Amino acid sequence: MTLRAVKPPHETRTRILDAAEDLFMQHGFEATSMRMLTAKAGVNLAAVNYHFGSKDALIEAVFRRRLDPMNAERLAELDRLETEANGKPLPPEAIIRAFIRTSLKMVGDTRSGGRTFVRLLGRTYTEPSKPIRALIGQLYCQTIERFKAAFTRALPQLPREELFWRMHFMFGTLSYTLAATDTVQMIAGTKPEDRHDARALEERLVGFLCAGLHAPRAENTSVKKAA
Amino acid sequence: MTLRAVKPPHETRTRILDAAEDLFMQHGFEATSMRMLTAKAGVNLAAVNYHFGSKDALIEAVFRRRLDPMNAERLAELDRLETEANGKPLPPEAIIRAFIRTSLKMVGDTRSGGRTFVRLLGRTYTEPSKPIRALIGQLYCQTIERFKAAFTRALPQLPREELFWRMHFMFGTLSYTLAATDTVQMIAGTKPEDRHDARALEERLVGFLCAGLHAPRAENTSVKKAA
DNA sequence: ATATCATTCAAACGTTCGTTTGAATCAGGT
DNA sequence: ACCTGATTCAAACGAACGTTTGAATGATAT
Repeated sequence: MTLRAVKPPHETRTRILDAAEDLFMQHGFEATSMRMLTAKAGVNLAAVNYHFGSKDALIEAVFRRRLDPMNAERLAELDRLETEANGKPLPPEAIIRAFIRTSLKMVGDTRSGGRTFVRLLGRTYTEPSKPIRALIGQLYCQTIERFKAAFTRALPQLPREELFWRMHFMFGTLSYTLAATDTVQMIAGTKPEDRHDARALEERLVGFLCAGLHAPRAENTSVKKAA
Repeated sequence: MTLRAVKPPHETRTRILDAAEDLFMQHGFEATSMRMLTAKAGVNLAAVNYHFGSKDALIEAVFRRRLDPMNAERLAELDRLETEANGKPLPPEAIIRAFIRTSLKMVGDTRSGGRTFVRLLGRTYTEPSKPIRALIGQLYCQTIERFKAAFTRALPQLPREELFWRMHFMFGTLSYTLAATDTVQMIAGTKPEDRHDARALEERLVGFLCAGLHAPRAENTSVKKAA
């Protein structure tokens, strides 16, 4: 009777999460209704409330599914680098790469939806909804603290306040780049296939971020001649 | 009978625009209902449709009210610099300042809502809704083209593709900084009063952006020792 | 004073939202 | 074969949404 073949144990949950990820990215949380969501997933309208409890709980599940492994990967990479360095501070570039590589790897993942997710994630950093911002903050704060510590050790001569601002700027650049919409593409004039090339994007980003992080201090921000 | 004193000609329109600006910033477009909006503005529920036609038209009016003068100011400043320079290309730092100063001036404007608006604007760059992105793109595209041209003239030796990416990164940093939420503040650990100081923020931003724009090219992005 | 026009108002419109319900269907253990 | 617990289903729930309506009110000009 049913259209589906043999049904794996968590088929329905997964189909809902995949559909939600895509629709949230395309239209946002509020503009995505349960009806279009369940229609796209090919499940009954009541399935979301049965499996997740509510729409809000579904939103949280969408982020946890990807973000928990992403954060674990970042922290593992940082651990690896630090044990390798044997107590010495890491080069700032290595810290930057440890953070952004996880995101950029997913930019290239068009098959299993990773690319969709990082675009959603990039947008959510500036999401107005209080509970959603709180969720993101909570999911990230441990990771941020670890990277803050690593940068502080790597750049002891940079005043903490200046460092925090520059970390803030770096997150902004990354988040905006991940969120990048078609509009932005048009403005920037980049070719579409370019954005799929995670390796090239990493080099562009690392170059920009490293230079920004190492910018000369304050008052006399003189204009250097371009390379 | 009415609570208000003598009523200036466009009082109601202005009250609606002010309330909309604030609520759109706090909760987003979809999550802001006509009922809470008109309640905050102290006007009748039907007033929005009477004065603006629809909720979507109101959104457009909110952006036009601030963005048109902002763009005009930016272009005027660029014109001024270019006539002053007498045909010579401008220093990139001056171009950057011409663009961001208009935004940052409004960050300090807590009284007449400019600060509220730039936060709203920062968020809207990554807004999922297609019509809203189209509106922003349309309102901005002339300005962007002029600044693209200025940067291209200022940095002729930088490949256009690389320049566009770096402009993209710079917009990201600015937009994220403007949108900055309490969550971000918490993460960055900056003191609240700091964000009101437009002058200090401009120096921080310009330092970061200039360095990023002048980053050494590609393949060998070696780690320089911090200043 | 009266006619005119713009604006405000309370009430209602039809639609869509997230969620709930209770019966139908399915798989696995005994 | 039958019971059991998990899952799916069609249908309905009340609430909130953006918008419309037509009468009441305000100010202005004749």
